[in-house]
Amino acid sequence: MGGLRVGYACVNTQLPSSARTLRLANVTPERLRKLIAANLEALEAILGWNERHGVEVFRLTSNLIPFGSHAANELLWWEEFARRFEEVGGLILRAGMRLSTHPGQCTVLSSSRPEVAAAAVAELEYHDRLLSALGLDRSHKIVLHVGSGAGDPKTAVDRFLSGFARLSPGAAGRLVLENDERWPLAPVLALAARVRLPVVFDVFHHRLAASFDGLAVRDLVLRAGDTWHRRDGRQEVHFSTQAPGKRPGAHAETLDTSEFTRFVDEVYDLPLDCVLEVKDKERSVLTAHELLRRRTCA
DNA sequence: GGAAGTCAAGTCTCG
DNA sequence: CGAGACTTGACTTCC
Repeated sequence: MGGLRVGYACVNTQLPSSARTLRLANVTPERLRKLIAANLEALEAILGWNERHGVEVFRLTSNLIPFGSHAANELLWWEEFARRFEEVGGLILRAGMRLSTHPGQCTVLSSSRPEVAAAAVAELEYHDRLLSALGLDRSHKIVLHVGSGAGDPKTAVDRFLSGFARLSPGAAGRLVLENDERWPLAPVLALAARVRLPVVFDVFHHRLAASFDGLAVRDLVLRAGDTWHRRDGRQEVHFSTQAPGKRPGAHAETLDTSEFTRFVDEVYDLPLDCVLEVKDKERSVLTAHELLRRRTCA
């Protein structure tokens, strides 16, 4: 069955944060335990809201486990909280939700600095452990940018490949690459083909750094779609628009319904999981749902 | 209580 | 050369 599913990233503006953390200087096992428990509680509430509102696509915050890939966190949190993870994961599976994560800008697998690449490997392993603790299979993805060195693509690709080779099968099996302003879709597809990774097409980043001149958005989505296989689950795409008056690349406050309608007109029949990257989060998802509902009726 | 400053990490752009 | 920006602010200090 085709059809577009729309979701959002990390934060529900009406509910408590699932990304509470503390300062490195203040880390103790007890404080970490308290925050992990609180973050899982908050995540469960957000997922409950999503379930009640028919939102099936969601991005987990990287900060669910404070210092999840840092030596300062010595907890075996995936064991200590195994029951809670199972409960929350059960909700996700019951509701047919699709989760992904998106490590931050400090996760640079292609860095020329060995310690940075090593930290990136650790971060990706943490994300895999998190999704696995929830009982989610490899269709629940970790979405990563290629990283540094777009000016010198050849060596950057080599560094990326050697970083990728250091990942566990679990983390490698979840990895997905996303085009951005430095790495347009064409070079990302070329790199992804070498390691057989799926590719997330980000419409906004594509507008800022276009490749494949002349191809319609639908064609680009289809090209990215060729990289997704059955075991990877539904193809993920990202949608956002330029914040008016802000620097190029700044994400808009809310969904631009006319641009989104144009996007939907091109891809509504494809089986896509679309993450909206807008500041008002779940509210724009409801707007998108309404828009899609009317479209179906019309 | 509220405002301002600071926080694990990288990299690039702009002023 | 420092600040700001990036998928997501949240914590701590100071008044």
